[in-house]
Amino acid sequence: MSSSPALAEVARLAGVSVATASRVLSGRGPASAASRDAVRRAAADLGYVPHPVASRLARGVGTRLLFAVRDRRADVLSDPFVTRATAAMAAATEPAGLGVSLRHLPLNAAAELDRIAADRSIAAVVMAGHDSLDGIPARLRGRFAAIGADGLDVDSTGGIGALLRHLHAGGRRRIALVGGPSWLAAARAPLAAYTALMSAAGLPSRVVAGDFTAARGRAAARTVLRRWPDTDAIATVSDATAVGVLQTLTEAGIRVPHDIAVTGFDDIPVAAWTHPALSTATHPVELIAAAAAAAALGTAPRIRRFPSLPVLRASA
Amino acid sequence: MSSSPALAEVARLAGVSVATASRVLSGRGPASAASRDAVRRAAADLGYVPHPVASRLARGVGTRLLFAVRDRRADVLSDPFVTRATAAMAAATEPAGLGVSLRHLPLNAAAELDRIAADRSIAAVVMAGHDSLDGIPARLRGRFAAIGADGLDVDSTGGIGALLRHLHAGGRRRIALVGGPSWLAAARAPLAAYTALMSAAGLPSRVVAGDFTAARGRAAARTVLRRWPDTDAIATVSDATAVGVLQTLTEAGIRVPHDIAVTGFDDIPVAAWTHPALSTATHPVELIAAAAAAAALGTAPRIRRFPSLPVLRASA
DNA sequence: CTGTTAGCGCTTTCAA
DNA sequence: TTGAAAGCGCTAACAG
Repeated sequence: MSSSPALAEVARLAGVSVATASRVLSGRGPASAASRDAVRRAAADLGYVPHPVASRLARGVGTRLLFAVRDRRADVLSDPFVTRATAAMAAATEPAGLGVSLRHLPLNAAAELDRIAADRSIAAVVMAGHDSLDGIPARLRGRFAAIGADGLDVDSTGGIGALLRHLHAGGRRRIALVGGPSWLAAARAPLAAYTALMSAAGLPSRVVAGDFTAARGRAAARTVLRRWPDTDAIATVSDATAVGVLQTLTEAGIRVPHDIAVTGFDDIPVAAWTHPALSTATHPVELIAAAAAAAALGTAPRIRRFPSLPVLRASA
Repeated sequence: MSSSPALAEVARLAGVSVATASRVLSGRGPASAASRDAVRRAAADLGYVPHPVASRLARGVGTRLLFAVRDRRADVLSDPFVTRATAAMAAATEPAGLGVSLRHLPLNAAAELDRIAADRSIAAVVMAGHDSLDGIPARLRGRFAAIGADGLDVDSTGGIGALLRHLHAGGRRRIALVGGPSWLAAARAPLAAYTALMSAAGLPSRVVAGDFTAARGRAAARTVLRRWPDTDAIATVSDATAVGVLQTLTEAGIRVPHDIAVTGFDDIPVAAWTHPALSTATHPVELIAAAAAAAALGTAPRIRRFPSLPVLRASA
């Protein structure tokens, strides 16, 4: 009484076998219009709610989507991008009866990837911070997607390019870049865009490595000021990094954007609230996450590239 | 070959029945030291990885934890508190083979709660924004927890109290409060703390309703300035709201904290980056979320109260 | 303490 | 197009 009716009850009421009921309700396999109707009606009358767990066990496909974030630090799991993406996937996969699991992976995690591939409760894996897709276990083939690689990414070249051109148009000529971590292949694209644009404009390249954190941004800003004191703009590939840069500059009595312009990347909520408000590039993180989940689960085309559009506020 | 061995293989290699192997590996039920060893060894030799889905189907317990957020607006799912809590639960439940699903519930959602209770893939439900726990379907009994009610909450009375006392000690005497939404029972505690403290100090109460968003904070600040122009402090129950207040005050040329002090609540990352940096109360959101998940899943005591400690920065 | 026997609820050959 | 039957991998009485 208290638990909802099983497929068998629906089949009985509809006067068909469970096999037929299953075909109708799951939509795979043939079914006559007559039995289709009967089953649908019976299911509705009984208030039938399917049991995704039983279904997925029978099909051998796992009940959760794993979001595996590769990073040097374990606390990357509280990074705003990660939490937003996790929540977006948890909302996107909810209707399918799936859940999302979140896990940190160190830079070298071949063994853990093997364990993941062996875990039959995992339907698919979405990865972030991964680059060489060669190390992926064969058993994961066809059921993973990698954000920032694998054709599923933001047009960072375009976004950084637009920001740099904006700085140039504003008269900035000594533009430094705080890039991404060197171990991350996805960090190469913005860097390449920067060096290409700088050399095309006949300007010097001034690059410091970052890691998407505010702390690293503060350190990077100090490095820039020390090595190239005449810098008049600092571009970054992360809003958190840009916030760190802003803090260091402000503490040093440097006016932003008057003395040095600063740009971020991602447009996280905080970007609108810094002082001065951050000029950055906006990315549809929720859409990207949902697309990654769909791609990993095989319910959507794998290749998608998302726009990176500049949003100009006060800092540049 | 490619898929990992099942329990039957382990049992065979260990020379016991699957039942015994199950008892040993799942830890429920008796087992002699001898068979314990044999099974453990066999499992290790074979590289056995348990199949949580099969296990949970057999036990009839569902494979995902649903985080149901009640709010007037559907985009509450991208609220920083929600995304942080979701990610924390997704990380906390990962080792158990569970996933997290995220879902928005409108204020009046009795029917949806019934559907949720009927969904056998849902192991347990963690709710936020719910207050009257009376409307909870009986089938959910014993497998849900409510953040902000149900004894699982932050000591908001203590946190708000500490901030108000700090304002008072700093000489503020005309303190306004931007509270929580009136439909939320959990918003009553901070409000009660405020009115109690104000009347005890012989000060007037100045309350405006908020809703945890920055937009509402901006509007609330305008209301305060209009109704009580001599206000010298604005306390809030949300950092986002406080940011909105800060924006309005700054735009109006009012100096913070010189003319009006401002306090937030929650200590989200942005609190440290506003201008001036926000004095607020810090809450262990990740711990709270993990505790809620554990409570809902029945793996921990239900009643827990978390500290709300003031963190004083520049805004008050 | 252990093995046997039924399932959990759904899917999927295979014959008809 | 349909039904019977055999699982998916594990758990839980129930005897012994």
